[in-house]
Amino acid sequence: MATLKDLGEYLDLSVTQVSRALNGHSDVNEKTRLRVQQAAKKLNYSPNIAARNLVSGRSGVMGLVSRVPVGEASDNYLDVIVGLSAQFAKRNKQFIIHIIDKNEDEIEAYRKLVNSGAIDGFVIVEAIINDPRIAFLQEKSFPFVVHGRTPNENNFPYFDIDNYGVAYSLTEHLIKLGHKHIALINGLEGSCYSAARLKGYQAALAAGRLPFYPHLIRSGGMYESLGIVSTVQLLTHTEIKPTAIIAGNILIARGVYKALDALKLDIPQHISVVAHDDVLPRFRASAFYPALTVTRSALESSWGPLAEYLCGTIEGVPLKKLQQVAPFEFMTRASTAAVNNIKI
Amino acid sequence: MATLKDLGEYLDLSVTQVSRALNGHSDVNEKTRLRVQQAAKKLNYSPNIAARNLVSGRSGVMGLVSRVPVGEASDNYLDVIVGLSAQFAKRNKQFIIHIIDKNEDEIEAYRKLVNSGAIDGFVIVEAIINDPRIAFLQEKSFPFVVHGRTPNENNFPYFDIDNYGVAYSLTEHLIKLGHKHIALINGLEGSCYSAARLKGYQAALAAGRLPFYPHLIRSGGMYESLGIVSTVQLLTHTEIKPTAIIAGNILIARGVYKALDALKLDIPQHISVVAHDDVLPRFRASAFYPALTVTRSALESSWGPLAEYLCGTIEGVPLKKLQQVAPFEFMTRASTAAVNNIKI
DNA sequence: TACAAAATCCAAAACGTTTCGGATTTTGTA
DNA sequence: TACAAAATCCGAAACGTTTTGGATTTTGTA
Repeated sequence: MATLKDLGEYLDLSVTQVSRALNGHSDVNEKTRLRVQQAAKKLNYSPNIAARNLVSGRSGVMGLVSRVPVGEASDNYLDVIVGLSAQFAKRNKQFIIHIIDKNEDEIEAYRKLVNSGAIDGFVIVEAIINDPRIAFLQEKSFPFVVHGRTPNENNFPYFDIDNYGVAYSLTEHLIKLGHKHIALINGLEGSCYSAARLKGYQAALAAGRLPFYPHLIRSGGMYESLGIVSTVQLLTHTEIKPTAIIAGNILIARGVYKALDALKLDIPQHISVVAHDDVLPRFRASAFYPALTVTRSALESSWGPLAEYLCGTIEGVPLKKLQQVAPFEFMTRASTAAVNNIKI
Repeated sequence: MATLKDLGEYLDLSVTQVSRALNGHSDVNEKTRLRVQQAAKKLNYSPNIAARNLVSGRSGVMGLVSRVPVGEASDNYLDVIVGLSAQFAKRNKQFIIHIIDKNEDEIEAYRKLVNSGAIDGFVIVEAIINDPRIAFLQEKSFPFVVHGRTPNENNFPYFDIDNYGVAYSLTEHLIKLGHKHIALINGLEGSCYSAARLKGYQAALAAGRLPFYPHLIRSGGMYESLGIVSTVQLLTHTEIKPTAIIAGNILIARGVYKALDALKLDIPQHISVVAHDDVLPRFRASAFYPALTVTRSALESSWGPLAEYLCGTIEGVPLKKLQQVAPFEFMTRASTAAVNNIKI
């Protein structure tokens, strides 16, 4: 493996100049730079990462800490890993996942990794309210980026979608169709995005001068099973039955469809259904009949910004450039209709 | 972050001795070693990995190269990643996955990674006959370990299960029950394990003095869909209909069960079914009715040896200690019966 | 006690890169 | 041409570790 020294000897240049030429510094003659670049290619030079890391004091490794994903939770976990991995690779960073045991303390795992110096920064997914991971890393002033954001001040890099807007739009859409009992099958209680969606939902209700029924809110892991269970529960409630259901994602929506089918209720004649579509490759909204009305925002498009922002943080890019709330589209399709008064 | 130099000054020792004390060299007084270790803990010392890598000439990173997993293929891919990641973490190695694009050349990706010096060794999964990855890495004499092994000479580290034996046992079991038309729904053609299983199947047929019907062999990605399609095809063949089916794994078996149900054929009254069970956490053999007769060998138990063997290769452990063919269990359950003569 | 052997220690070099501070050369201007 | 400014270059230090080759101290034996 050729080194800078080899190149220097070959070109009769100092190691310094070779290094600076390759790294695009300004104080090197363009002709020289060209010669160096050609020589580098010819001698198949590739910088020694360990040496570079040693002087930079960084490791070039980005990490994601998570527990072993089990059951339904693992369904889209792979997409996260693959997506982030590809994006970091593009930026010449390594990306590792650190799996922690069931009964291992999460913060302790972060502490170890931070102390080891093996990792330059973390990606935090599934942020929760008052997230201890964020608190810990902020206290250590260690670089990280968050997928999502908190209801509090967010003085850290993040990429998020407009969850408030998503819920507001879906609710508003249903209200305009005359629905007064609108159920929300939300994500895990305590998660930031669920909180944001609940707020959006409540705001739309308030704007439509509709009362808020806590009973119409369901929460849990965003999987098919939650959709099934919640739908059945909502529709067996004796007093307030929803005439419309907002599903937190496509998996939940699938559960809702299955349950409604089992309950012999038609969409949208008996019940309207809407959802948010993360455009998960393996769970397509197009598979729904009747076609599902959704807000749409591809989860896949978050990996690029997340990687970018984390690298940016480490390189000292100002915070304002490392925060983004991505928009969403509204796709009106066939799963919603004006409310009717069929007793169900 | 404390360095060796800090420790040396604190203890009034040379950097050399501190290093040797911590690394367990013999020429350091036990009392000194103790002092050093205590000081290291007290000053929260943790070795700088970049510096260590620089002098060792290694990166401490193990890699897995793969294409973006799509569709059914992604189902157990996560288990591979998580399993290997955890095992390497246990050995203080980093583990990264390198995702390559649809139209990117695989060997070229390996070449780049090898040249970059960013990676110490590779894990190769899904080995195929005359695998170009193995050929490339062997030619470069670059460390790697293979999940599986080839039909040729295997002068490299590997961990495999006894695929020949699996197929032989399953086939023999069915032959003993009087079956003469035994179908094999195998993995991808060209893959090493499929080839081994085919050989085991044929050997058992030969031992039972039964003819080999190529029509009874099906191949493909080992997913439910293959099981469904193959079963229907096998049973709509006009001449030779199998009275028993060997499914390559649990997913295929699930497809077989579904297809047989759809075809209104009973297990084992009309058809016997056996399978190999990799003990995938999300696809349990216990979910089958009637209970499925299987050979069993947990895929999960391969990640440890694979990580161990790859680390061993790099450290120069002799090859004999880096090769293993794991055994399997035979579990006779309710999905097999003596052949009968019901015309189907 | 004397001397060899064993035990314990250390200074310096090496890994390959980046960067600091300054040196040298070229260019521009009067 | 003379001199300042700009452009281009370089030596040396630094990052933190391991290892080499030898120095020093302690122990064992006669």
